[in-house]
Amino acid sequence: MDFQKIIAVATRRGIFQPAFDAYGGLAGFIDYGPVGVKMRRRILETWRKHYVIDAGCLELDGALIGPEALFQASGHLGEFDDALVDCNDCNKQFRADHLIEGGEEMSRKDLGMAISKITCPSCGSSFSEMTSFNLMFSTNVGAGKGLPGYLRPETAQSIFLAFPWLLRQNRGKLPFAAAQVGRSFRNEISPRQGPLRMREFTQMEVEHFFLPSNEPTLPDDLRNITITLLDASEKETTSTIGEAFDGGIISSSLVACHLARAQRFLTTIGVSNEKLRFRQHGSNEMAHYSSDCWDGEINTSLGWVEVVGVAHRGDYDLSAHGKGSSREFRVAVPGTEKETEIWVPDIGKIGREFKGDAKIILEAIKDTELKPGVTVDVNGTKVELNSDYMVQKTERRSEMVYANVVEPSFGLDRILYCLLESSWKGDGEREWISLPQETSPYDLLVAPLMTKDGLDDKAHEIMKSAIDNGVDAYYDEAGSIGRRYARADEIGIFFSMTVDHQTLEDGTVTLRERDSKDQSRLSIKDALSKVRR
RNA sequence: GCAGGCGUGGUCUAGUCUGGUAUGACUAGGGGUUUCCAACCCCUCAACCUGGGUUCAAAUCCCGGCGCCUGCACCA
Repeated sequence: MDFQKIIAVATRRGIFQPAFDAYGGLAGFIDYGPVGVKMRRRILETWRKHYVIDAGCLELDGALIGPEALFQASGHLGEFDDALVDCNDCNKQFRADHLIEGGEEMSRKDLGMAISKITCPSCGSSFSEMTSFNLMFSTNVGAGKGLPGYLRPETAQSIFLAFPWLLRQNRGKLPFAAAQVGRSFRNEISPRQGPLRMREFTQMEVEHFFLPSNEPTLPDDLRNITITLLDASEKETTSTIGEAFDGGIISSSLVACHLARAQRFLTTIGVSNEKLRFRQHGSNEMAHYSSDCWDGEINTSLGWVEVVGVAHRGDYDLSAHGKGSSREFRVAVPGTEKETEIWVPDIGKIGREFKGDAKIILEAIKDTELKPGVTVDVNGTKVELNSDYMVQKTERRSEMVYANVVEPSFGLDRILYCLLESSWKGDGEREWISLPQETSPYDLLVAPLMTKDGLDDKAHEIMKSAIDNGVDAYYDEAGSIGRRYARADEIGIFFSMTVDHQTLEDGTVTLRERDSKDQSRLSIKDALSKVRR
């Protein structure tokens, strides 16, 4: 199964196609069709079941466009706005800060000066003017010039910003996790390979917040999950998560926990174990915010494709927003409440005594640790404040810290593509997508053996009762029965129900199972309850 | 963004060198026949990526754009 073939099937069977095709297409954007939407929805439902229902994540649906200040704080605007230069002769393009030693720390102006003094390492010619490129799409919010805004480049920031709010929803308790499914946008320089590298894509992300002093442990039901790990030293091991954690291959229990969950989720939707591995980033590959990162990768005809990243982001994001915004993003560490005696100024007394100078005095002692006997300089004269001018108070304070976060981040579009490829089966006679019932786009194909003798009427009747019973069924009466099975197989429908003459006599139907082609005869009721997910 | 290759019905493709109103198959739709794994027969829908140029005439030759593939760069 190769890339071209998957693309052809996707177009033919209504899974996805390039967007804006009628106008020549636009690289990095695709449309999902009737079957693709259903497949995506089923993958999503399973993900929600694993993360929102089972793992108890608080779900968020954040806004897509954000203000400049947000991305200033998150680092997306400043640090990842790359300065690019082109060689005037050979047209090769370089990142300016990579050409100059220490370029990462230089200002744009200095970088430009430095670049003008050097020549192309490839051919020795001079460089063009420096241009900047940011991977975020920008827009304007509001009328006229408006305010600068950006489409979010990752769903994560919505969760980080909502952290104080979500923490209150969790009644102030850590650890907790938040989940979000939504679109993100990156103006990729060179999007390729259809759904694998897009400018608009869907992420399914979890941010699991915890205090470093109280990191969630690896629960027993996750310990026994088998996983293949390729660590930073390129050593590959297949073992249980418990063994890998105990053996020190995974250093964080929460990272281990999320590797296990990712493994369990991906195999549930139909990715085979042999095609799945988790690869640890080396230190040079690691993003600046991350202290440990594992990519879940699926082996395809295009090589290993990253479909999920599990990253330990430390407190990078929360502290960035804590500093960048006016809000408190820290939490009080339970059990660290301390009583301290502090002195606070008696403002009334100081005001009465010093009149106009009171303002200068209060300004001077603001933000300092107040003690009886401090001296303040008031227009050149030293004034000593004794205990008459202050009162002693008992203050209770906890230690304030930023929560740490472990983030599993899934790419839905990539998962769908890899799933199509990895579950593609062929035996020389027919080709089919061997999706598990969980992610098959329909629960059931309903087909009358032929469209006469009332078989089609009966089939319609069964179709209606299927829908009434919550079975998502697809009706097909066109062509030979074999042709209809083939059509159903190609989009991975798990069961096919055929209505024949015996159905009219005794109310039974044949139920065919996609992978084995085995048929059994059941009552309509039994058949429907069997195919319901 | 650079370099190379490519762009013909829904899909796969012939035709492009050598300019003359587009081939075939599959799929899909209608009809017939048959009825449990893409059977058969008849019919139908449906395409030269786009804009310009050369020419009496362009799918074909030339130039630009867009898209796809491969390599390089990029991918937080």
